[in-house]
Amino acid sequence: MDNFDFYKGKNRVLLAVDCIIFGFDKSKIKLLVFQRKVDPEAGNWSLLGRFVESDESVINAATRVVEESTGLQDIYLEELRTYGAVDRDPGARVVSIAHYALIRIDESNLTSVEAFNAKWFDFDELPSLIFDHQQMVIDGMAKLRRKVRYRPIGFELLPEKFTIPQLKTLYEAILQKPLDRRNFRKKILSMDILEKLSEKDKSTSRKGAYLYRFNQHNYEALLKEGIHFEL
Amino acid sequence: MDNFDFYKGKNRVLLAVDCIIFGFDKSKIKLLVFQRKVDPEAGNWSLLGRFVESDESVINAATRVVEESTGLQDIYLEELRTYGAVDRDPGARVVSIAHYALIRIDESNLTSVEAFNAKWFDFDELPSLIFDHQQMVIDGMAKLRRKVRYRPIGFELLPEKFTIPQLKTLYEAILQKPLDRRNFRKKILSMDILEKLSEKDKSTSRKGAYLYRFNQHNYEALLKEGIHFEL
DNA sequence: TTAATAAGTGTAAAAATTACGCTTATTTTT
DNA sequence: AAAAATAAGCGTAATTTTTACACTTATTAA
Repeated sequence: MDNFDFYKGKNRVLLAVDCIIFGFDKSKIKLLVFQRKVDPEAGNWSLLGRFVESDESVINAATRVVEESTGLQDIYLEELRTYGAVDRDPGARVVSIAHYALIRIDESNLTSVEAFNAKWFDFDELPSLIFDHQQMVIDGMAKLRRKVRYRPIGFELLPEKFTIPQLKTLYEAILQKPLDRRNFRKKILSMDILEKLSEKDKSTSRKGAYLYRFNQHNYEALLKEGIHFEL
Repeated sequence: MDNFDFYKGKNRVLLAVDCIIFGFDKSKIKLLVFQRKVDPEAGNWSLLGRFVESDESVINAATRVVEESTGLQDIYLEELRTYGAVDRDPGARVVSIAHYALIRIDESNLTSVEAFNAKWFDFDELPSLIFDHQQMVIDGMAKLRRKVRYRPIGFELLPEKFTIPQLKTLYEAILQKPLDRRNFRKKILSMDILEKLSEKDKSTSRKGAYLYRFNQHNYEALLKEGIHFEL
């Protein structure tokens, strides 16, 4: 396996990926966690994870975790950071590379909930998690909170068609502060990355709110100009 | 070693850390790279790296790389990201967690240059590097460029005492664009994180420029107020 | 003594952000 | 059928931040 002498006898570790799977429902940020089936800590709440195989890249391993546990494909997924303390897992030396994913809950068939003993929790009502998973969640949320301000990733948490008030509610949930309705609209529309549809969503008001769609093409054009999304 | 059945028979990988070591000299961003001694790619330019041992944390491994190669301690060091493609290293399956370090070149005794065949290169005159190290450097620079705008990490590249024009030159080198002398000064001073000394540095002008020192204490007070460094 | 020059200070114009009031479309209630 | 209620949508004035740019100062070399 090692083709050169230099690598002979070097230490190897178990390398895992753990995924912080974010969702958004109505007005709350949610997290998908599951009940661990194996020891140590069998029965306790944990992030979804697995070991990295020898024939798969790290990002692929994470992708598979998300796909297998949600049944969804083409999910927004990004590396968070490495958790590499020696004793983080009492079972063995395991280094874990945490990733976070953003899911459209409504699209999600419930593969995960049934097959994996998984459950969506409100972000601020999470049960305590095993090992350093609590810290991963805190760090993941901090990253999301930061990144959402300079990259248009919030859309990944909404259905394909969404209203501006809905988008505002999402941002309020992530940033944990109220935003001005009128200024928010002005700002987001001024970027010209939303495509207005003729349909309205009437579920939250009598008047109804127009539906919009994120315009990836316009966004990329914007990036090329050097101008970029900033909320 | 594995205390639980679940871990038995799971795949293990060689886990490495590679360090992008940034420096700053006069008006240029520099990178410390070295000539690899072992196969594959012996003789070619490479980032400093090593394998993570079973009894050290990942961040510790990176710290040791930097300490051993520069002879310096208490260096600013941060994880960049994981490089985990299956074939990134032709010698074996090696997953590498890249880190970047910011060092004050002037303090550096030349341990590295002598003991490690290391050499400082201007950032834009780097030789080509082995494996995916080129990409690590690009990503590291992108991260530095972004982070330097919202965290006061630039100071790590300057001597303890520095002038405002010096600081401006550093920012210009990192951000790769000219900054207005007067506005830069105004902005940085308004944050109240620099301590003015009575000494002047006369090396670059007849008049001389006052020396300043970064005030960690004031910075932390600022963070607590929720206000934060933004350039 | 004077010329030269980087360092340092101030101020006006432009742009972005914030605060907030009024109108509109629609449904439910009277 | 009219009126009340309400989220959605639109505009504008006040404030703050950013940008652009001119002048003065301290010092050394000529």
